Amino acid sequence: MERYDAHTTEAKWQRVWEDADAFRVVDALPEGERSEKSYVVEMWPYPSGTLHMGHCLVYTIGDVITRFRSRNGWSVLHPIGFDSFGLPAENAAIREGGHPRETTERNISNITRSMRRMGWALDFSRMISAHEPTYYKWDQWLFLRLYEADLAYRKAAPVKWCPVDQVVLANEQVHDGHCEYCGAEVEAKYLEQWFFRTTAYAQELLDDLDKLDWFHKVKTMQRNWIGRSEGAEILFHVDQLGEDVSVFTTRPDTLYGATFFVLAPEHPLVAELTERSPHADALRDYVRRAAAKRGEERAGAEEKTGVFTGFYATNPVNGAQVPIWIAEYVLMDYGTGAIMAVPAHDERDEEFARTFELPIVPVIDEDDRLVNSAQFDGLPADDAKRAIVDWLAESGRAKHAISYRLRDWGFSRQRYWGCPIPIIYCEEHGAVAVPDDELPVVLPYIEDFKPRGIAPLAQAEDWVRAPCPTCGKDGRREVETMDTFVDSSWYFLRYCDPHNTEQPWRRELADFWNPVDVYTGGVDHTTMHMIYARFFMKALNDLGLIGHREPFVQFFTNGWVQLGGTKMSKSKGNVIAPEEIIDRYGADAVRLYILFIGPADQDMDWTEEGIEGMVRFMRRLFRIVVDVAENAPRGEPAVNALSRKAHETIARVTDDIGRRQSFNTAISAVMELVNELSHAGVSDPSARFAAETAVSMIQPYAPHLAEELWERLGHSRLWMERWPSADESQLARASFELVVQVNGKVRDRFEVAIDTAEEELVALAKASPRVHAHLNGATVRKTIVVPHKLVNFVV
RNA sequence: GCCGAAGUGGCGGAACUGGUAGACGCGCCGGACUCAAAAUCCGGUUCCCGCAAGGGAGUGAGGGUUCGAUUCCCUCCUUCGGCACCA
Repeated sequence: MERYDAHTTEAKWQRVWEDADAFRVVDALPEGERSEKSYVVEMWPYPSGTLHMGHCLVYTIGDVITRFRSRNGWSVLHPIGFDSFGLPAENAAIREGGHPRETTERNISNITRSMRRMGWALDFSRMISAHEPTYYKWDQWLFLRLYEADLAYRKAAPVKWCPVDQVVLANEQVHDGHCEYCGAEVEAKYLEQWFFRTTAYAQELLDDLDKLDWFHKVKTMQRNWIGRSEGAEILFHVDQLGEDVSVFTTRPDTLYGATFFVLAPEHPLVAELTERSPHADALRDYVRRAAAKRGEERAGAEEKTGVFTGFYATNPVNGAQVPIWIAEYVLMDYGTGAIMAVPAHDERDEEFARTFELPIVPVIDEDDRLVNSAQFDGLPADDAKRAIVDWLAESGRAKHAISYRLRDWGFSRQRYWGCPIPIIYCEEHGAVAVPDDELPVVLPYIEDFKPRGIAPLAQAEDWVRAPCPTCGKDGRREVETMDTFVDSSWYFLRYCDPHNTEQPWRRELADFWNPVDVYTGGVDHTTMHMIYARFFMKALNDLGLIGHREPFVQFFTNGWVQLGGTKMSKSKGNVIAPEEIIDRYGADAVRLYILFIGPADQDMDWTEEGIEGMVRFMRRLFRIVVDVAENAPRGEPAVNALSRKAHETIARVTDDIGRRQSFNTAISAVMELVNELSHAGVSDPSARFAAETAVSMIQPYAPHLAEELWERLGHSRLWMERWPSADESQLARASFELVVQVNGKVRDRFEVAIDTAEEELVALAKASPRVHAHLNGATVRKTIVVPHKLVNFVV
């Protein structure tokens, strides 16, 4: 008996597909011939190391969708590329030893070879990589458009600075506030850095989530990340300075309970206060130490700390003079960097008040009504929020305001392996954009690229020196590179026109394919990449560069592949290398099993026994189909149990892949059909139909095996074969199993003709001896009949 | 602390709209083939009582709605994920 040989079969069909250029997508079809488009994208991988199981899962999900949609008449674009710039690739180079360019390109070619072995229907003719000048030229071009539109800007932002080594330190290089290299106390230094104005779209990013077909949990994560809070901005006057200071609060109803006032150590007013304060030395010391701490250190502090400034602010509702403190528990980058402290109704303020023995005045009672609040006493807190702000607004002391947790995206990196920011600094003209016709600004080849604290590009003196585009005098290039998330914010647009040397993309192509219909990737990219890409799409739409405002209609988040209950990782040593599994069992087995373990959006545990079970299924399918091909009669299949099962399978698999995206149950459905076919034997033409159906339905998962069997059944090119549809008339059953319950408990079940009238069903049910025993002569109070399902007697 | 998701056999999971809980697979048990093994095939497999027929219990716990609840509602427990000194 011939046994299925995965290796020769897979190689054979991969060659056939390649020769036929099967997965190249033509997008220049004339108007009338255009079929409905579908754009299927999986997150492009970092080219670090080799292909891993996580990749197998993501790209197989996308591949099943691609092959299914393609056979259903869609024109499907399913491209691939590499996120080859940035920290992951650079760290891989440091780990693997070598220059990032070499390690990156070696990894890309290895991973690409593995991808071809997996049989994924990817259009390799469109392959792009972020580190190629032909790609990052357009990063630079897009940056310049955003810069012109004031959506990219420079501002001073705090970095960790070692005063001894005179370098910027990464967060990880700071230990307990001290420099990793020399041990000196780290300071905060304000350096000019690049930002994208993501906050300009905060509200739209929030609102448009409603339009997207994303998992609930993913939308929730983005909502929390954007973190919209409704409240008010209120002005407190500082008489001694003659200045107003604004605070943001969500609880204006508690204004009468504000007994002190706190500024973040980074607040712009702090410098002036310090200068004029009687406690100047203490203030300076406190601010310096707070600045050196990492955010987590400040957040993790066990006790509240702070220093009194000696100044007072006027509470606008009652004229009370409240002391102004500086404390690190107030953050500069949320709200206004200053708060009114209401210790009676805020835990943090209360803790602070108790530490420094400041007064605590309750202004809301147990019934949620105001007390100690002058004319607002008795008002419900919710009403008071509005009333107090409206009242203060009359004198210009308050306004309703909304605050977001979302911050502008700081995208400059002091690393080597990234896209150069096309800016030249001129003494006279400041930051000047490199003209479009001088793009790309090519990343110079540097031997010593490892992070040192100063940007590695600064060493490339020849490269750094460049004439100012405005005046031609000596200038210096920006030496920081772009965050790799810039590359991934628009790559799905580049796929649509990947070889264009004149533009990042042609509008009609990008508008035709976009938005991405199904985007697959890890949840871990929800709050960064997925926000940035959405921001880019909105900004590019406002700039007239693209016709859409949302990049991803559907976002399918895949689970983690685990081994023994924990996520596979090299450091834990619990990694299964896909290449080895392919060597042993073939790619189809991996593809089938990874989707059969469980729902693809949930974490799954890989087992050796599991994949062996899948291999058994494939061998069984092969054997029975070969038997059918050789022995089953041809002709019109009888309408029998087997042919009906085949039609049911078509209906289920179509629904499972097409609508529910329940990839594991679709495989189960095919297994059921194969089981039934095995039992039914090959004597009837319906066996041929059942076999063809099983092969056709398993094709999106196991394309090599399916193609081979399709050929043996006397056909060709299954990948182009129209996806079948179930024949409704063949799905109709002549009878059904009637379930009879007494008081909701199943007491009997038997076959009944489909058209049996309700009264007759009841009569048949009552006649059953088993039911009779349970009715036990009692009076039937109620009889429920569910057509084609059951009869329930209530006694 | 806030927000979200999930708890079903020995294991992964299925049950889509309130209607037969446990599909499909793994594992295990028994059998066939074989000198034997592997491979393959056949049968069984939620738990408890029973030789069996059959009966009882059962979807994290407790309550509710309903003729009927894994599914809807309330309370609680556990696990996982996100955010977190966000005013």
